[in-house]
Amino acid sequence: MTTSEHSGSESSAFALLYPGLQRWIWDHGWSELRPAQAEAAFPILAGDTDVIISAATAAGKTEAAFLPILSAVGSQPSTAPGVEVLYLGPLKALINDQFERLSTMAERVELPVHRWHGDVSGGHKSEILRKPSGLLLITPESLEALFVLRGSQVPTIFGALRYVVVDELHSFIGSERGAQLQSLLHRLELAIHRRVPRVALSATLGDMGAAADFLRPGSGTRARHIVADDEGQALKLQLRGYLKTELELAPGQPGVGAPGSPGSDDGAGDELAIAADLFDVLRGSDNLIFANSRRLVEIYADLLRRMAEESGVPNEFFAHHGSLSKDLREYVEQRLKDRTQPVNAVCTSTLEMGIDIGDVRSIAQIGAPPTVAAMRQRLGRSGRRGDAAVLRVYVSEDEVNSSTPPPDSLRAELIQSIAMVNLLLERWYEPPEPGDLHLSTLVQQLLSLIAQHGGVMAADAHSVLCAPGPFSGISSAQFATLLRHLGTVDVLVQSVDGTLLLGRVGERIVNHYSFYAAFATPEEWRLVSAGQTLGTLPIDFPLTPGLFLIFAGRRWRVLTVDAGHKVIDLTPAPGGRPPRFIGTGSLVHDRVREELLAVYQTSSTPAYLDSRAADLLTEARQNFARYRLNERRLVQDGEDTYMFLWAGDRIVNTVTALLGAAGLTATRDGLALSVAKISPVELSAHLMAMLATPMPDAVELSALVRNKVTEKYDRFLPDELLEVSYAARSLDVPGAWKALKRVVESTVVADPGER
DNA sequence: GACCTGCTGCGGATTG
Repeated sequence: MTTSEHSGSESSAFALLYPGLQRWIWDHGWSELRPAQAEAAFPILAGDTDVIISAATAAGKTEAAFLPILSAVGSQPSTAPGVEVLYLGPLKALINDQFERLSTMAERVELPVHRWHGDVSGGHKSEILRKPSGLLLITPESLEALFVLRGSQVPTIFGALRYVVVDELHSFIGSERGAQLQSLLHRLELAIHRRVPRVALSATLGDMGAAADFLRPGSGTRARHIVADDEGQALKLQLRGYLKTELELAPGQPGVGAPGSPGSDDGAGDELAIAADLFDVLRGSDNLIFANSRRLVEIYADLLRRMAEESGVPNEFFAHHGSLSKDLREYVEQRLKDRTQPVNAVCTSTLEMGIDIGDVRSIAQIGAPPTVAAMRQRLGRSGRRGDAAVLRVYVSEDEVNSSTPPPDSLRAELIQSIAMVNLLLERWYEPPEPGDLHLSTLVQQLLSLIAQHGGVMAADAHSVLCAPGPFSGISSAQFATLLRHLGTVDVLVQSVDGTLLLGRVGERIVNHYSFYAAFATPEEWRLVSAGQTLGTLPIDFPLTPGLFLIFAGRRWRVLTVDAGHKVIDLTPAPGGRPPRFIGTGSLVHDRVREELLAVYQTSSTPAYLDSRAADLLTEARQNFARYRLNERRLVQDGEDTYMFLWAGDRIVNTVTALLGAAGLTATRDGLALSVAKISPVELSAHLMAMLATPMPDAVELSALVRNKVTEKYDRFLPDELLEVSYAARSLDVPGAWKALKRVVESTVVADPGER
């Protein structure tokens, strides 16, 4: 990305830096600036443009931003009081880490550094408010609280603002929290009547144009984009296959069958075998082991700890996930920073991002990773400068025999892992899903705006938040509908002169500290059968009565859905094998499913598979051929029919809703949708008739979905807007239509006798 | 059947 104007830029950029920071660089033993640091220096010092600095690994992004920012601030000290540089970070732990790193840099330009988040004491906060200055590191939620509680002071606190820095930009894009961040940055510029250059630090993203447009909606094309190069980093990769029933510990390994040992009563054979390999390979160095759920994290951390005990060696394996106490998590983070004692953290996505825990030697991934982007992010945590990044993927699959149904015989998790590695090597990552209107966050920002100013005119609210602002997808008619509805549910009231004020319900919401976060903490649904509570579960696939659901290892049919009380009434469904789920907590993208199909259709075996994984792949391709999935997408299963869409989860969910609207019941089963009580020929005819009618409107389809309230303030949306919002966020009708066309175009053959 | 993130102000008890 270096252009001719910057040739020889390392030395000329260095010369532009503040002398105290040049000494800081020498003190750190750096001989020169890295290319991205040099390249970033010019536009940041000029201060007339937004800048995005991205890299897959650490790569000195923080320094690339702050060496020029602090130079600019240091060489032209502010005459007015107030914060000069505002840094926004997604995690408290990241802010604490950056606070230490940036303090040593900022003292060279005599700039005070402050941090502000939920764990910072009230005393420190009042001190900052008394004399706002220098560099302030804050979370979006704490900035929100400043707007709500000290709205009138915001122009003074930030009156001297010269730069805004957003760290880990990729973690905000596409989410409610991201919409909140955009709105806060916009409201900040309105409050001080100035545009302030934004500098964003980000991981590698699938769509850089979208990232720039996220950073400043509407003007993204003007942002300068700098890629910190990490092409030099090699990747060492292995994918290991396991069978779920096997017990294959080497003789003499701890934990084989002895009473009270890990092998005796708990831990399936494949889990023991995987744990044994992790124990052998990782003990003695720092590594991160990603499992896809808290349950699996606990299982593996426990197995590994017991293996250490049985071998009479100190335990180096610790669990790390969001349900553990702050103390336990910080202990593991501390051990990771301490290079004198090796430690292995078994974790969910908690250690995927941000916190500079120091380099780890390798990454283990148990099961298919949730997304290609997450896999890349995890990989970026390993490999010291110049060393290869090491990734070991462990995948278990069931044994298959002649009576195994198609969805279980295709080795979906293994093939998905291979597909994701292929895409990683192609440098493809999931782009943000378009279309979300973020109406929940619009409600939050509207209430916050009213609190900030003590009341606001409807037209002003619209022009601040919608017209050129972050919620530009909302028409003025929709905004008016929203305001009227918020009035009827006591969230807002309108005074005689037309000013919008908080209503009784609005006051209660805004005055509680939980208001400041834009994202919802997943709500659990209560599952009830015959008046008895079976348990609770967070559910985010579309629910309609008649749908099948798996819970506690049994198959149930949904009778009624009570969205208000989050209760689902179930009745036991006829037996048979419960469908399988290979989901990993986030929606699988279309591109991944297309690549998955391509893996079945090619014949080469990737070199990074171990022999068991290679065998499993061969077997999966044989089964794919046996069911003739190359030419057809409908396969008979007794009275039911499997439908293979080879499309992403958004499309699969939309097809489920479309079939539901047509009176059919479709249940996810591995890579297939199982459509109840219909033959392939009948289903094909059904689909053909459906496809001959006009494509249904996504909003009308969303009216049939019973659990549309998914984001925090969705419950205050009128049905009309809730349907629009759900349709934009969760449905892809054109995509589903195309996928169904491919289904009917594929050969339909009745196969009596074949399952 | 599934990951993570964040949060104010005050009162009162305890300790040095």
